[in-house]
This record gives sequence, C-alpha cells and structure tokens, in this order.
Amino acid sequence: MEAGRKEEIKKGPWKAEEDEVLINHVKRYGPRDWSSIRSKGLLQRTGKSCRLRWVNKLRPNLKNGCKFSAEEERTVIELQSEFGNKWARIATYLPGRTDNDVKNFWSSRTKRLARILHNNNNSDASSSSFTPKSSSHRSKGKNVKPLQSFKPPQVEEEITASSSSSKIPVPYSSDRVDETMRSDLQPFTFGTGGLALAETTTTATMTPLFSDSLIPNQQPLAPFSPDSRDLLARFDDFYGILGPEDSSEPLFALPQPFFEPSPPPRRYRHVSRDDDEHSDVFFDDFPADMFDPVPSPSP
DNA sequence: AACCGAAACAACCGCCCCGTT
DNA sequence: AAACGGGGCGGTTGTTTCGGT
Repeated sequence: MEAGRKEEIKKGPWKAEEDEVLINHVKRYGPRDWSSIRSKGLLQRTGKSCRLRWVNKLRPNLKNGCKFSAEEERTVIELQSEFGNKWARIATYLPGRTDNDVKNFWSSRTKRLARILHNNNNSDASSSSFTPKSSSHRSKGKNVKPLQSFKPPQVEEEITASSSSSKIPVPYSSDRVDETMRSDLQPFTFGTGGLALAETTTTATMTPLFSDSLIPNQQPLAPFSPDSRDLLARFDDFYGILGPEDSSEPLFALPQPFFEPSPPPRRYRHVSRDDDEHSDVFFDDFPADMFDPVPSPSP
C-alpha cells in the first residue's frame, strides 16, 4: 500500500520454491534464527511464518496427510484431560504430529460433538438458540462456545504436582472437580479436563468427551443417562473411547513422549523440543539425506 | 451431476516469556 | 533495571476437500 515500505511481507500459501529456500536454510543453520531468513533477503516471510512452516510441514518425519489413528486419538483425549489445551506438550507424545495437528484434531472433534449435542438438545428443548443449519462450525455468530475453551481447573498446579511424579493421568477423583462446576455435573462426570461446556446458555451442560468406562481404575461415576449414552454412541469414531462396555482392554497405556517428557524446566510451556533445538540434538540426529526429497506440493 | 454442509487442513494473529543489550 | 527483539504457544480464521442428498 505504502510505497515507502521497505519490503512487502509475503503471506499466504507457501510455494515449493519457498519451501526449498527454507529447507536449505535449516539444513545449513539448523532450525533457528528464523528472522535472519528475511534479513538476509532469502524470503519475504516473517521469522514466525518460517518457523511455523518448518514445524508444521517441512520438518522430517511428519505424518502429513495421515489421519489420527485410534491410539493417537486416545492419547490426545487423555492428555487433554490431563494437561488441558497444551497442544505443544501433547504433541510431544505423538511422533510425527504437530501442535497444530493436535489442535485441529481436537477442534474438529469437539465441534462435532457440540453440534450433535445441540441437535440432540433441540429435539427435546426447542428453546435453544442454536441453529446448526444456518451456521457452519465457524459461525461468525459464535452461538457455539468452542469446547476447547474449557480448561481444567488448576492445570498448571496439576502439572507440577502430579505429572512430576507420574506421566499417567491421575484417575478421576470427584475431589478434583471445581466447585463451580459441581452443580452442573449431575448427569455424568469424569476426569479433570474431560468436561466440556456445550453451550453458553442457562441450559449449559457438562458433557463428557468420552465415557466413564474408559479410565482404568476410575472410581464409579454417575452413569450416563440412557439418552446420553445413545447420543455418545453415535460417535463411532470415538470408538476407542466409548468402546465396548465389557471391554477389559486397558485403554490408556500412554506412550512415552516422542521427545524428552517434560517436567518443565521453569514453566510448562517450555517443552523439550526447545531444549533439543538448543542442544543441537534435534537437528544433528537427523539422517544426512533427510532433506534430499524436497516435499512436492500435494495435488 | 450439482449443491450444500461438515470436516480437515493451513496459516496468521496476539500474547507471553526469555535472553540480550 | 528496563527496553527490546526473537521465538513459542494457543486461539482463530480462511480455504480446500470430502461426503451425503
């Protein structure tokens, strides 16, 4: 717009040539100094944009275009209940997955759940203002409170207190449910973070994202109502979550983090990926030829 | 075959923290 | 000690693809 502006910052989809430049830069200097890519005139992208492109698309061993497996779904759901929306941290438990992948996965699932629940509610509560027919999941009207906005109470304290001693999510205890929620938990409750506020109306209901039958060693909870069970049973691709009720298969044998598990050095947000970068291990451990195939833009 | 809604994917924005000067 | 810049993260939004009618 302004002619005096030094350089236009390019935005939008990346071209194969840009990818190649970025890959070459990383190959030479490692995944760091993102801002220097622009200052050197290699790309008209911000450092942030370069970093994001590398982390989400160009990094080796990513599972691009590959749907989440049942095991990955379980892991995400369980870890979300443990850590809250700490996508980067959750992603460290999922080799080949990025925080963006996890975030998108979670967003899709929770929105679908919200829609189904709303539809269900509408069938017997016509007063609801939610009108799925008239709005997509990205409805500008924001009738739907995204489920991901829910955060388990005292996440950070739990991380330092509980995950320092064990990586396995702590079995549900009703003591851990925030008092402010308690009155809403009558139909069903479960673990610390697994509750989701489906709607911001006065009829808001706490809704489980997965069944109480899933968490091993969990103390018995208030059972799902028949309606709720029926509703949740429609989540056929939460199959691992709802699972056969008589299944005795242990469902949550959480994988070890792909990177260093992260009792956070100082705070939760600094996960091991950073540390690896700083120690060069992250980069240097890659096979020498890993950059050879420049990812071609998918058709 | 065309249309429409949902889902998946990709990228940007704003905020925050940390290290450096 | 304060200011500043870089980098990381979570949230959000735009676009494309997929699937059902």
